[in-house]
Amino acid sequence: MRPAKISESAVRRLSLYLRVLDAFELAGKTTVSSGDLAELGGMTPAQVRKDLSHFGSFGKRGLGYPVSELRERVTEILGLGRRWRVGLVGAGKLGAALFFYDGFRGQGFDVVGVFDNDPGKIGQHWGRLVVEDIESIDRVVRAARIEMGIIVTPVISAQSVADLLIAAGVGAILNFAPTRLRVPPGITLRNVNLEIELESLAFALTHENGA
Amino acid sequence: MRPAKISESAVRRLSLYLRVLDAFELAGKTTVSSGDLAELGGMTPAQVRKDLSHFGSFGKRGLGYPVSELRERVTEILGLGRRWRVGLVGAGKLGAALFFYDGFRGQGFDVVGVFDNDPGKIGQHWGRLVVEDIESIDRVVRAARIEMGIIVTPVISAQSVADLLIAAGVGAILNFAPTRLRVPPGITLRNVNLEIELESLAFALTHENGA
DNA sequence: GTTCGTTTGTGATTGATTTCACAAGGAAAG
DNA sequence: CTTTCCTTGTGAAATCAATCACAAACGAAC
Repeated sequence: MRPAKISESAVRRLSLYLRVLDAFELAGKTTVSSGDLAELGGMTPAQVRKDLSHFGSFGKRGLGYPVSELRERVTEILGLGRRWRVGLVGAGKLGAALFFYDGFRGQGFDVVGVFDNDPGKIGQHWGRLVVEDIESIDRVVRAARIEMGIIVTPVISAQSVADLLIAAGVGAILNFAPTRLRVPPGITLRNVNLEIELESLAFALTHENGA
Repeated sequence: MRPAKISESAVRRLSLYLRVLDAFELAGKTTVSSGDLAELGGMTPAQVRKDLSHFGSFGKRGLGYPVSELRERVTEILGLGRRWRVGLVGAGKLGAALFFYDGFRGQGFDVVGVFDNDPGKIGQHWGRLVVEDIESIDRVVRAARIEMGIIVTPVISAQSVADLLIAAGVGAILNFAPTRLRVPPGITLRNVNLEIELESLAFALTHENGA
């Protein structure tokens, strides 16, 4: 039930299954086969079954998986059976876009702290929150029991912000700054690097056909 | 020189090498070893050498790689020796954040078309551009010879926008809508799904220690 | 010009992930 | 109750990616 080691990509597929299951539940289906899940999720039936089998056996042979129950189980596995408190560092345009995006709240993530080091931004009201000074990260993260950090600062500040968040007890960081952050063992780091994404498109277009 | 098949992850590492090389060039170094690149890029020396060897042999044994020349070669390999014309669909907060982000221009990507279907947004001036109706995608993409699309629309519109872009000749799409797009063979698709990133953090925090 | 220390390039190896293929389980029909 | 038709769960096999380890190449020193 608590498996040895699940690959990063398998975990990401679980998130996809969850969305497909939502769609099936909305459509009123009560059971789905691994083939159904694979079809809409864009992978193979065998992979769906293998992924799910790491966490137990939820399906009935000959019939498939019960939509509602599987959705609950995957939600639980992903750690989405509760709400998460998130701190957002960087109150620029991208920070604002993320803050006001509803999708996070819908999935259980509440941004309960916003930070910047620009005196022009500190003190601004964002929804019910006030933008705090980066200097206050330690205090606010502890007071609000913030568990995850999102870094949307320029490259130059990213590492020091990460250090501050970690010192204050944050255990996981989502980094949008296009730089490699160093974090101690035990801290989970994921990077979203938009430049790399575009560059990978450029590579694909350049090499797809002798062009 | 034109290798058979390069893994997606190897291409992404090339982007990282490019950034590390920039840093070394700025610092005035003329040569770097695979060890140096690995140190700052966060991978192993062997991997650096293997990645680079797919495209030729750029280094000198006993000495390392010439920074400036290697930077040029990697730039060329990634297809960044030219500028790319990009269309941005979705003029919401996230679209605006991406549009006004300087990093893309710096890497050779010019957003030369912005689209939305909200009458309140169509006609707005963004920098030198005017936000166009989604209905005009076909005309504008052809006229401006747009090569890549970035989709930052709600889920509901994402697939139809992708279809429009592809029909107009776009060969690569970067999709931010949290849904799976279907694209024909030959079209390159990359997804950035922020919900999945957060969920993978939640999974990590939930499973890291019996907590 | 020989030796020494360094670093590349790469075949071989190991490791991880995906796919295959099939036995076993279950529902349904007669 | 037996047969038929599906679909799961999972070892085995195949594919793909990362790491190892070492011969070959080069510069520097003397």
